[in-house]
Amino acid sequence: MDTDDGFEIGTFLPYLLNQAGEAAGQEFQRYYKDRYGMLRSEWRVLFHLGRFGDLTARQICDRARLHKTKTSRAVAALERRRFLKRAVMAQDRRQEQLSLTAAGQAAYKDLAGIAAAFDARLMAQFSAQEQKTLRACLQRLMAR
Amino acid sequence: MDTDDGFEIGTFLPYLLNQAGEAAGQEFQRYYKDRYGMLRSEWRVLFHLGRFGDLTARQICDRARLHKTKTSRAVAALERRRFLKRAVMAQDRRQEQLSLTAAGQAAYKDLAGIAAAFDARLMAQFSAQEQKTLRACLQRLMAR
DNA sequence: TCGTATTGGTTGAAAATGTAACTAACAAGC
DNA sequence: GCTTGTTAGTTACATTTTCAACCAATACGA
Repeated sequence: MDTDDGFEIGTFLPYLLNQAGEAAGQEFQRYYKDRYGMLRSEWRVLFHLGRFGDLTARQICDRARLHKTKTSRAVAALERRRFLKRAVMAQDRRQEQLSLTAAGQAAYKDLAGIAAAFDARLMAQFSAQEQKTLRACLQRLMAR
Repeated sequence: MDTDDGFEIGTFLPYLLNQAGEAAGQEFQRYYKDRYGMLRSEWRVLFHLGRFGDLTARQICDRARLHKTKTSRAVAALERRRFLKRAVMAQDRRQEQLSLTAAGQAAYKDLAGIAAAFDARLMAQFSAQEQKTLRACLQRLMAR
């Protein structure tokens, strides 16, 4: 049929981004889900804490671009599994300093290694120039 | 803190893809959601039918990479809002030919126009070379 | 210092999603 | 014909997500 009105779905950027992201995400999810029974939001919280050290929930929301209810529930789940602990902050008792336990650190190290390998494998299909451009474009799109 | 173990979250491809996709998707969702109360899966079904003409649910699943339950529900919703109609196919009565009503066509035309403009606006921030590379990379990632 | 607004975070209910089980129609083998 | 397997699509139920309301601590202003 092809009602050609100049709109091509196969090149519509939000569609491409979602499909590509879903494909990559789905594949990687195998690791944190099967090994640790984590949700994506939990994995995100875990690796932000692992990578950047102790943070408050609010800081994680901002950095990981995660909604506060999602963060709250992810933190609760990780706490239940003894991957992190909370400490109320003296200077402002609304906030809590979140930090990984030894088990949390171990899970982070494990998953971060897998993630690095996975990333390398994904990127291997592109030339150095393509990789650079791809990352730069995606980062610019995120920044909006 | 920066426990530098070679894993850099800011460049992890699945993360970048998801964030960029979410940002772009969120922004565009305004149109189909606010104007027509559609979900993303409904918008996808609508535009596949608008762009490629009549299809069966299965064909939409394959082309739009949508799970069959999501498709089933999206079709039901679009039917309730009188955007599409079904016709059982004579040669195989399990299948139904889905086609847009006049109202469905109108919604598609409206949204397709907005989508094209949105896409152009998103892409305008990149050079021609970057655009080509970005699309090519995303398409290759989708193909996995 | 009292009232009001703001912020960090949690919770409950409603909406959406994923999974698996299901029905109905067809197809193939006997 | 009858049995078995497969495919198109729906439905029920559990899990997640979203949205709005909420609580408690702090900040601000009169």
